Amino acid sequence: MNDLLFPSGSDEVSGLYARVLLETGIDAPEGLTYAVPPAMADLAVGERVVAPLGRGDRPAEGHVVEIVDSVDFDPARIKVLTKRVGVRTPPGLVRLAQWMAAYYCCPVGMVLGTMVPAAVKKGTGRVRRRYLERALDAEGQPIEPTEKLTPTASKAWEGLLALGDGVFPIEPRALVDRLGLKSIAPVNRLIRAGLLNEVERVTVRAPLFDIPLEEDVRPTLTPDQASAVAAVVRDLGEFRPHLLRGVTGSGKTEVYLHVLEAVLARGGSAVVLVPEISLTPQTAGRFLKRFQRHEDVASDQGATRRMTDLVAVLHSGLTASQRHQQWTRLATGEARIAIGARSAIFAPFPESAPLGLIVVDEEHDSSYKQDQLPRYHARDVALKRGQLEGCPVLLGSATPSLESWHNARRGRFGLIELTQRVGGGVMPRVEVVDLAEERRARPDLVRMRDTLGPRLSVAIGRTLDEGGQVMLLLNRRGYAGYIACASSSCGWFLQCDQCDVALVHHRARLESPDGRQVKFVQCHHCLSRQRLPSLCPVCDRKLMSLGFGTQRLEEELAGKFPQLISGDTMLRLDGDTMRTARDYFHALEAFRRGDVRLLMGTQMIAKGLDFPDVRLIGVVNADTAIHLPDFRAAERTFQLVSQVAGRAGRSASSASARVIVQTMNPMERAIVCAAKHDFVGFAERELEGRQSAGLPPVSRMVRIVCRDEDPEAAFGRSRRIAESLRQLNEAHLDVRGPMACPIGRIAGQTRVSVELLAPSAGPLQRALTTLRNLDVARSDRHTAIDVDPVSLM
DNA sequence: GATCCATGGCAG
DNA sequence: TGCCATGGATCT
Repeated sequence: MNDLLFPSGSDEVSGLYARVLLETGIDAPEGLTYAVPPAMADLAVGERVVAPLGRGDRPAEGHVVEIVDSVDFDPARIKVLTKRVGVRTPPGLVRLAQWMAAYYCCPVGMVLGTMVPAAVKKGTGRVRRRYLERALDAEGQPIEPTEKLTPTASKAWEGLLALGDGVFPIEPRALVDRLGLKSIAPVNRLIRAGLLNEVERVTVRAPLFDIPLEEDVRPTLTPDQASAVAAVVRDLGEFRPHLLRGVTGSGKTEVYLHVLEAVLARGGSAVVLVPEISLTPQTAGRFLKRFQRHEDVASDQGATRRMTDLVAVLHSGLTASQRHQQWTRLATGEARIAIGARSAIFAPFPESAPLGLIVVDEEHDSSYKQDQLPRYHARDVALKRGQLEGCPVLLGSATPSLESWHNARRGRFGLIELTQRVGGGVMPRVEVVDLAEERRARPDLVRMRDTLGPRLSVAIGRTLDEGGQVMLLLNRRGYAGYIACASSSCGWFLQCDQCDVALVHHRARLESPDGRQVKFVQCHHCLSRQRLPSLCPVCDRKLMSLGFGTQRLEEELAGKFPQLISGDTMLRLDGDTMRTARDYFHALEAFRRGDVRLLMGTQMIAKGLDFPDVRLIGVVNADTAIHLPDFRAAERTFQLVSQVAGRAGRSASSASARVIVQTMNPMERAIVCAAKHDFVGFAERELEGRQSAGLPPVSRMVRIVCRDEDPEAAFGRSRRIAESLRQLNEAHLDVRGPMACPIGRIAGQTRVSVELLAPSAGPLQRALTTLRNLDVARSDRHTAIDVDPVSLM
């Protein structure tokens, strides 16, 4: 209508201004003010727009966060918005972005930018369809012709009235056919006369993706599960965090499913977060199947019965158009449950189906923390979103993070525990094998270069002979840990020339002209590769490979067990063999079918996978993470060993499954407790240690890392930051550093860190805000501000 | 984050 | 003098 009253070219202005947060690094929390052109007078908060920026008025995309009718900025300098693009971000998400920007110390526009998937912004797969509707006047009555129509248009109009209002909306071509017209001209005339409106219906086309629908067995809930469900359902409609600690196999997923049903019954929507790697087609299929609905749909052919499902899946294996489609299904309310990894916490829901629950499965998983800007933690963002939108947040894990455990113990989270496995399964007995002791006792059986001790070797052989399946965990990629000179007096070892780390020895085919097997080394931090030198460059002696990775384990297994054929009956799952999500899904499917007898790999194999026929689980080296200079090293080790051990004996048929953990540190608490399935014992002792060291979760931490090619510049910047922090004189603020990072140089950049600790988040937030206002510490190329850091390397 | 612009080192 | 690399300010 506006277009008709104010034809294009009019100088009229809307008198409205929009505050826009551009998706660039501009750190202006209030946004920039732009004039709203008349054609966009109905612009709403949350819409994405294109605005002219800078001298060349280059187009920049951003979100509208406020509509105002006056400006506090030189009106002469205000520019006019170019156009609107894409979809509208719900107000709840805009508020969430504002909180994230303040909390994680990064530009708001950038946060809003990451909330909308790139495929949605680009509109991949979008198809526009034009439909026609009868134009309505201000009172909502159909408009009648006021001027004389041409004969053909008049005839078309009468035919149209005869068809009745039931035909609308209709595509122009279809209308031409229904009216029996020879051309589209009369219809166009009716449009120009203002009798018909063109409306655009936008849909997203995408290839179907093949998610197998699991047989939906709806088990009766155990009393524990039922009370867990009741505890969360009781709180629906208000913000309340719950920690669900359930041992592996205790049926946490069934609890989620039941609470989700209650949420849907109340007309709400929900988010289910899972670690990226564990969102397999099987997991997704279980949710899809449970929430599939038969719907009666009105269509041109009359009422038809159509299957729809209320679940939208968001994971890295989707194509751009599929992701766009899934996202759109959520935004329109067609789907009401979003299941996906980290970024699914930003799933949009319409007002008609408000967010009613957030589930964070495997809440301890470190993949919930984004290691690039904005450095958010999806679990913590979930808690904030739950608070803003007033719904329960259910955090589930067999081995909760100490952060969540601490919160549960303090009464800030409700604590729900499932201590029994469903179906009477028992927790597997875990055998801890002292590798050093084994080597001393049976030197005849163990060659030093072997990674498998006699106990594990024998168990593998026996399990394979008996037709059982084996899973082996070795948390290191590549062939060997590092390359060193064989001479004990030399001490040379191969280092990356850009990073202060040993290069990891990989054995693979490089694209050499002859296609031969060429040995190469790769840096796991800057990904640079170089050929393996044949002799020590210092003393010309032979080189040896120390430490072992998954590649070498594969070689050893193939040598010891001829029945295992790499890539056929034995599969290696690590970052090198699993390039895409599809590779990974195929590998798991082959193992599930039983074609693969032995599955080995990095922690990829430990994540929430459930294979009933696994008789033996081996942790080849439980110590890979234990001595890292990171205060969470023990916690990680405990989680990893527990998660792997929990894979065993999950069904009655595999009650005899064995778990063997090889370690050089059999007395280490993380390993002892994991072997006894004693989370509480581990967590309590670990918390005591954190308490006395003043470390998270008893305190809160912010870490500021300065990077620079020039080491002095990195240290200088860090020193200035540390000094300004100390000058703040903020009580209870503990400033540590500057200190070199554990990996002091990556990709040629020296890295220096300053750590900030405080008993609560308050002083840290105040300190960061002051620093930000003083312009001492802003996230840029040289400075990374990490709030609640997960990795300290 | 991208861009413009002032600054300054330096080859010629 | 002219060239380019670098840092800083600015973006409505």
